Amino acid sequence: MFLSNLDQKDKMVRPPCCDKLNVKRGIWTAEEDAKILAYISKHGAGNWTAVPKKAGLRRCGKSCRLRWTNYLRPDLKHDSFTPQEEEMIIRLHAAIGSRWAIIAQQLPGRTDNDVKNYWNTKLRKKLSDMGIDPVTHKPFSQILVDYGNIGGLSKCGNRIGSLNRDMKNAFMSKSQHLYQPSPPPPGFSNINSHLMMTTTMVSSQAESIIPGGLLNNNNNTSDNMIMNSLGNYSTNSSVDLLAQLQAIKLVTEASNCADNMSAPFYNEGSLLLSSSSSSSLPSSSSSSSTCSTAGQEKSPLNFSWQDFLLDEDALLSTDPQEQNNVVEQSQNVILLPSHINNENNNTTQTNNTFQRTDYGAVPSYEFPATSSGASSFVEAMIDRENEMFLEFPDLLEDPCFYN
DNA sequence: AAGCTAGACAACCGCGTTCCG
DNA sequence: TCGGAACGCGGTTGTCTAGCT
Repeated sequence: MFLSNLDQKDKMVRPPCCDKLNVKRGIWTAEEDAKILAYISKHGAGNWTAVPKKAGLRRCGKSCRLRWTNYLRPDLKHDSFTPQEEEMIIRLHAAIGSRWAIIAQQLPGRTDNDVKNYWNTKLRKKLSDMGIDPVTHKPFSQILVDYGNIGGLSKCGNRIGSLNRDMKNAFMSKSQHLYQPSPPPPGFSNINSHLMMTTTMVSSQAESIIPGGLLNNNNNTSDNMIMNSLGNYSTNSSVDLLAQLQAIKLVTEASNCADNMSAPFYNEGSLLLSSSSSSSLPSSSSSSSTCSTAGQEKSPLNFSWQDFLLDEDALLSTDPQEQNNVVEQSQNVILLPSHINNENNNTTQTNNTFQRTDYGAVPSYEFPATSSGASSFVEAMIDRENEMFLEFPDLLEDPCFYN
């Protein structure tokens, strides 16, 4: 008697809690649901390895946890996503990528699995149909321009794969929408051009925040170098945390602005993550005062990718004098230099239903330096993070960052 | 009616992180 | 400090169903 492939795999890779051959798999029955509900209502959630045995289930503990968190939890919504949720997902995805757990935490009653499935089945296609690459959140035509500027595809990593697929879909299905979302595609109502702009704007802004996205749309090789050198920042450094917080702030802020203003938040160029008097991040509770533009608030401590590049290049330098200069410069550089404006950004069509010229004018992100005058970039980052947690103490309680 | 296909969503898997003895 | 267990997350697969041919 041969074991099926599944059973063989089970024996080899299943964790200790699930390595029993008689563990049941597949769709849960109402009876099983009732058992797990009864158990959790009595004992509470937790210690999942013990749950199956105590609840009388022939299931893996991991499977029980998944069933509870994704389906049985009483606080879950089971109705379809609202347009507001949809827009929030798109914005957050543009800002932080496929961090489904974080995105789901911004949507009460939704799980990461819900959001992920909804994205994969609905939103990806919608964006593609609108001529937007759902990974980079940039119009395909813009990406083509970018690739031309970059002069190759090698730096684009795995995004190119989805680009190929999604761009193909877009071309095949609704090529007429490419970059010209008028009339709106099916399924998108009057928020479409707003959304389309939103997704590209947030994307471009977020890429200023989170190095590691598709290279920005400029042909500045120095920028390319810095983007490459920082490409892994988003994985495990404090930049990641800070950047995500800022990105979420940005998106939340954008939502507030969009809700409160008749004009979209990207009105007149760029939305800034600007510093109000003492804080580097706008308070989401005071959206009207924080939806500022470059012309309204200008920090004296601006910097750009180029500024940062100088630092990084010099840090790599073997010249001690140059390195000293870098240390001096870095005292004011915390993060996230602005998008470099580039005339290439302005090469986009001028007859679009929405004006792309402001896209090229985007992102002059400005972040103030820390007050502590840290002597290195890393120290500055840590100081900045500490300051931010002082400003937003509730973040320390947020399980999505410290779970 | 049968077969095929695509969409929706539930569930699983592998891996990294955290917890705890 | 270390190692194993537990947990959490993102990617992927499996299953069901509706619509079409």
